[in-house]
Amino acid sequence: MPPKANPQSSEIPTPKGEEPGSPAQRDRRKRIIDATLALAASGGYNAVQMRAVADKAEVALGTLYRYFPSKVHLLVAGLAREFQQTRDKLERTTIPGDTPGDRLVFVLGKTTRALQRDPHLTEAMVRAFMFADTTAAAEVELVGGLMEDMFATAMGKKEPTEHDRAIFHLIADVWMANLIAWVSRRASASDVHQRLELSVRLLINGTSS
Amino acid sequence: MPPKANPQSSEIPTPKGEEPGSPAQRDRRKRIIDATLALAASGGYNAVQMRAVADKAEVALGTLYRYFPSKVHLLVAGLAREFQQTRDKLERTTIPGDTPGDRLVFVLGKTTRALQRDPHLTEAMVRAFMFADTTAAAEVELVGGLMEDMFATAMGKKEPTEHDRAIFHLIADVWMANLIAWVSRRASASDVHQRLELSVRLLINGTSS
DNA sequence: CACGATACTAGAACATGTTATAGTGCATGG
DNA sequence: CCATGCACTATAACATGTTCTAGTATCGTG
Repeated sequence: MPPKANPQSSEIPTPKGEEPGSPAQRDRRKRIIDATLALAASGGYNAVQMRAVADKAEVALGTLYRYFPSKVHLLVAGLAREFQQTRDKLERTTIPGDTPGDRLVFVLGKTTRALQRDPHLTEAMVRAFMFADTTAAAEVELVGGLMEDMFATAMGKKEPTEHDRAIFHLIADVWMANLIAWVSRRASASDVHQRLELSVRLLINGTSS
Repeated sequence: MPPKANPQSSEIPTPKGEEPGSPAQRDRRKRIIDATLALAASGGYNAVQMRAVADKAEVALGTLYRYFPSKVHLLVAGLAREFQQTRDKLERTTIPGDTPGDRLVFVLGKTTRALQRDPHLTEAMVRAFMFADTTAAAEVELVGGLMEDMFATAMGKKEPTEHDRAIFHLIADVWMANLIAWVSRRASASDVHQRLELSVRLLINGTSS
């Protein structure tokens, strides 16, 4: 009796709800992302070299590629893990601010400052995110979903409308574009903050005053 | 008698107003960008291989690197040339639309459709633009300036205020982010169009209806 | 337990961006 | 005219992402 439909063999898809694989595999995956983020934090995108990641994670190069088919996948998965943490923390916090817009600005500001505290790490993750090609589209969308979650949480919208989500998307675009500008030294931290605030004012509050 | 200040030797900076170098050099530079864009159009980012560019432009690899210090510089310079053309054409055209916002939407839509007619070329240029690191910041800013010019022209603002420019910047961010999403098949052409329209409505017109 | 499949390892091999080397031609100032 | 310096050429070398190969280990299943 062949199993009805279980085409998961030899594939390691992105974990959606449940963690896939044996405990040893989950551990390897964790070690790999740990190694990736450690290298990224120390020297940015260029320091994340596949051989170095494999060494530090104590897996063979081939194994690394079995888990993550490219450097970009790896770094975007790292960004996803970071954002998951951020989102989960957010969901357990009370966010200050009088209006939903204020709360969103608060969350954006706080998260941005946290990212800016680790410039190399941020550079590595954000550049990979932006550079991602079609083969990493799923991972990038995952991150997009996390940003949406964060914004929805910030604004206290448990079930955002289609219009809400469209706005979140725009804000995410502006956010990432400004982070890229910041990591390539085309924008200062205060530029980034001001632009985020302006976007939220115009996109959420609908006032330009 | 040393020349007062002419540190241009052995440097080939981005041409600002006037074209630098001998005619032969200007010709080489043109051939290089032509070759780059041709390869990009045929196979996208991956097809723009430095040896292939050098061959097609009939220069030695070392010469290619003397003109453009990296693949990203090369492709961003290509994008700059394309946008220069677009901007110049715009400045000679009458743009339809009842309001500045309408005209901006028109220009964004038209330019986006033009880019989408050459998916590989767009993929190559936009991914390089997003991936650019600090060493290519100047080239990226050049492109940013061209986008500002285009938007200002579209809206008939010959001398935009600081606030105008801030808004242009946000729209450019949204535009580029959506192009990236489009080239990596995370957004359809109509997604892109709708988001651009929404951004302009909210950022320029200040109405969400 | 024994077997077969799948996963892992070590290492080589390959692809392509980038840098370095040696030689050639050409233009420019003396 | 000549010497000097610079740009260009051809080519090799190097760095790192990615793929491939052969052997070994591990895991689930009859």
